[in-house]
Amino acid sequence: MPQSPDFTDPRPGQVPLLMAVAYRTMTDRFHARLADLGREPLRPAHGYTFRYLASNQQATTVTLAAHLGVTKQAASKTVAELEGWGYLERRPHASDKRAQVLALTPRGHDYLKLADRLWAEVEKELAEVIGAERLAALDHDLRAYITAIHEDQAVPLRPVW
Amino acid sequence: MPQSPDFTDPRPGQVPLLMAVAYRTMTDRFHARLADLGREPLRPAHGYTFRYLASNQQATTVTLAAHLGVTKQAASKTVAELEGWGYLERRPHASDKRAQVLALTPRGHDYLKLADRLWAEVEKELAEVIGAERLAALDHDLRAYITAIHEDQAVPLRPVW
DNA sequence: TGTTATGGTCAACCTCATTGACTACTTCAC
DNA sequence: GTGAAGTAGTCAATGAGGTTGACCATAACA
Repeated sequence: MPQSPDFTDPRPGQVPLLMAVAYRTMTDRFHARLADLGREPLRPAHGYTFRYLASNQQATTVTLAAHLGVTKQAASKTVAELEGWGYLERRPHASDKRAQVLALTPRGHDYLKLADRLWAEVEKELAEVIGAERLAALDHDLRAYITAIHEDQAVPLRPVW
Repeated sequence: MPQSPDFTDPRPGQVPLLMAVAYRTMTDRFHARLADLGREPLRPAHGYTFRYLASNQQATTVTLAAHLGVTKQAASKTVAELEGWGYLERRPHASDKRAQVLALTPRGHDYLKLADRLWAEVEKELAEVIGAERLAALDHDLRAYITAIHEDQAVPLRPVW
């Protein structure tokens, strides 16, 4: 049974740790909800793939790899996996015979809608603890920090561990 | 080059993603500082190990494993690695001939002090963007959420990906 | 029209975790 | 006491999820 970090420690520099723990807590809540519904345990990387494909009609394995911040080989494995599970399909590219356009299947779109709902529920739990105003402030502050540090640049999507 | 998630998306449920990206951003800043100082690229798990040993004079591999939320085999590898780098040492346990008490070396204590300083610097960058008041609110809110969800229970230390 | 760049795949490997089996020692019930 | 069950730690095999490198087919360009 894992023990807790010392949350009464007044040392500065605790916020990064708190953020990691809070994020892990939220993903656990999300996956618990998925499991309650009897769904496969798809991970955040899958969700980001779905979201990218939904908002990008011309997605290919290479552009997905860039979006996820992994190599095209790694992205290719993810694509093959999700295709095998029926969440996405590959279509021939209109003008480039090498390329394949990636598209969500109806099942993929359904999953995305479900995921949106579940994440919103998890966020709501947070709002119930800290209040809606503080949640809005949190949303605003995190965006401000991320854009301030990265400016116009690309943002890595995955935590480093 | 990874692309950014759409930070203008008003959909609810974005806070978990923002948290993941913010945490990743902060760890990147931390590691950049470490690299500037020419230090080995120790990962968060190493830092949590140091912190645990510093606050726990009777730590063993098994209790460390519980703290980190991994198997004892995984903890054992981490211990061997950190011992090889001279950050910690194993001492015989006073009353249990099977067990080894883990303790930081002076080099380990030095690293911990350095890490504290660097994390505080990273946190300060966040404070410079959102202000000291908002940082304090963030600290407070994250703690409130974590303790509300986990109550007295153990908290998993690592993000799931 | 040849040279260079790009989309995608295959294969080998690395890191960091896992499960399972095992030894040595400890603890507990009787 | 002593035998049974539990615990600290290690070794070995395996798996998930990434990497690098080599390669083919097609595109883009000088």
